[in-house]
Amino acid sequence: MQNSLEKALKKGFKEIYGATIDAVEFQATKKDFEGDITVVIFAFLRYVKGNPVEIGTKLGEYLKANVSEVTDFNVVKGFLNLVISDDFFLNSFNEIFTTTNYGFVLPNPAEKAVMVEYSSPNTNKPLHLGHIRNNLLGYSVAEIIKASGKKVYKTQIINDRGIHICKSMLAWQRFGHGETPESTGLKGDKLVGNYYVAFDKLYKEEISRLISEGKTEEEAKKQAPILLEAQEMLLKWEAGDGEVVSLWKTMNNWVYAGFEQTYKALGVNFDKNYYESNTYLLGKDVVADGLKKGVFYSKEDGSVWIDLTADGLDEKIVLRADGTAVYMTQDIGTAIERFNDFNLGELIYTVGNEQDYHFKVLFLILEKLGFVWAKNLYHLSYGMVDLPSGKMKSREGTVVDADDLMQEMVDTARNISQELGKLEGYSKSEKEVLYKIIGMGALKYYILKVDPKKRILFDPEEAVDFNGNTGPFIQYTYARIQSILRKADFDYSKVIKVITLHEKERELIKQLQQFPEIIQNSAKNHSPALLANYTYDLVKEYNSLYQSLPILGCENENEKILRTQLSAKVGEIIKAAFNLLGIEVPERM
RNA sequence: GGUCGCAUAGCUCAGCUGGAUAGAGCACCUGCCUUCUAAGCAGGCGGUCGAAGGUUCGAAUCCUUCUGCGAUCACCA
Repeated sequence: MQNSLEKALKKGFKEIYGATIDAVEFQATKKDFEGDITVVIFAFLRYVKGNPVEIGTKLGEYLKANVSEVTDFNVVKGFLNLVISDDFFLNSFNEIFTTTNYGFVLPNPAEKAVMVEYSSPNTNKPLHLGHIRNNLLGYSVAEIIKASGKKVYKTQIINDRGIHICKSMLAWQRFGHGETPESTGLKGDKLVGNYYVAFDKLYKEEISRLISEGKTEEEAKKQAPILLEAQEMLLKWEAGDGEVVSLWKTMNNWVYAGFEQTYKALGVNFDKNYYESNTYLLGKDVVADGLKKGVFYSKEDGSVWIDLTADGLDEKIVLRADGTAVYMTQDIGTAIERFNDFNLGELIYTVGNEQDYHFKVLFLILEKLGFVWAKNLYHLSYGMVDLPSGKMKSREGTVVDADDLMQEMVDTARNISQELGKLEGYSKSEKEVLYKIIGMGALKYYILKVDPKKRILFDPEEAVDFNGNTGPFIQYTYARIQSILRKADFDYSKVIKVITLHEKERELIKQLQQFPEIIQNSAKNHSPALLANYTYDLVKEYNSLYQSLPILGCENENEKILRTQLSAKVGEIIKAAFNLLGIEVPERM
């Protein structure tokens, strides 16, 4: 529609004013004004001087006379509002109704793929609330980009080695008495996490003992026997000590089994895992190479640095004096490895905004090293999840465990559903499946509807609220639509002709048409929030229509079919959109 | 102190590339269940878009300065 209007406008403008315009600015007409699409006349003042109202009126008359779909127009200030015929809406709706791809674009095999990294846990403790945001965001962005027409690889780098793992291992050796997930009935990640906590407790005790023996705090922190032992264990691991490596494997496998459960509950998945134990040596040769090229320089002690002061950043170490890799070294190496492993055009890192600086430096280093793809790296940075009581940091002991939180959401869904008592005829297990869909829908939607870069104040009370702009509200609308479709005992698949559309039906059709564009924008902005809020707006609009007009009880056969079709389509779009957000949708609730 | 991010209704958030009278939900008030699911709908109340300048026909949106909050500036990851 816009295209044909633009053409006509250009032609008309030339005929009336003799000037050539290169772009026309359109926008959806605001609800308080009559019309469907608006042309911004102000933009034309560049080409022709004059009164915007006058210009708008002339162009409006021209369009009404020359474009059959334009049935009327009005001009307010510098805005030309055009009324589009019902026929056009009906035709375009018939078109939407019969397409089944919802605006999803299939990937072009010739185009390069996008890799999305997210989750990337440490294997010494369970996942927490912060990981939930990370996982939901990463997964959803990956799905949205996929729907926008690109091949996507989802990945995570598992931080499976290092001093923190050794701490858990050591504590297990010391206090574990051979406990396993099987013997304790604990999830593997929980069990290992408990030993990490046990280590920390002992470590703190030793520190205060040393301080009471006259050491300074700094000395005590470095000399605590348990810490020295952990460091020794790390050296043994690096040397490939059989016993240590075997324990390391065993305990990591417990953790993986635990993570697997959490990921499954969250509904996320990965196409490929990278393990730090395989990648922590990467990047060193690249540093050596960069040293030769003069990108890096070395200090007297042998450590290697990059000077980024010219770019407004600091100096940054890329290799320790003892020749071992730091975080940055590894990230340089893994980025290169990934571009070698896959035919990538873009790499997205889903990592919290406390690492903004790190990624800025990383991307800059890769660019200086001459990798052309460095400009296609993107840090999907998101804000911290705060609790009303304060910051969420594991050290402060205020962590919200991911599994516990999910369970709480499901429990709440169960309580509310039972109160409402709408699920007669459902078996116990069917109900449990439903509670999970609703509880997880509430959690996911609550987190994804917020702009990623903003902090989230996670108020458990509000997250479990199922009214208003929430996942369950949207799921509920979907369920109601399914109920209507079940009861529709007529063929509603036929094409409708000539009918007067209700104002709200036009609105709804316009909104449905936007879906493909929303997917593209969400993908472009790396933001599921756009999609989430769009879905909510759609549902609001639909509910409003649904309330004021009968659907199945409609007298006019054509109207009845149209309204049923509209309902069906809204349902399909909800399902498609929620699918991209990783949220399931119930047939009944 | 340097750098980055955020600031919109009492609270939680939308507001896509600058556009018309800034929108939802929660909370508070008023109505609506014998009719397709009331986890709903309609309406009311509530805003100098952190502050001040600037650019523009037009600024919540762009630029500058300031204020407040957060993050970061490790031979940790």
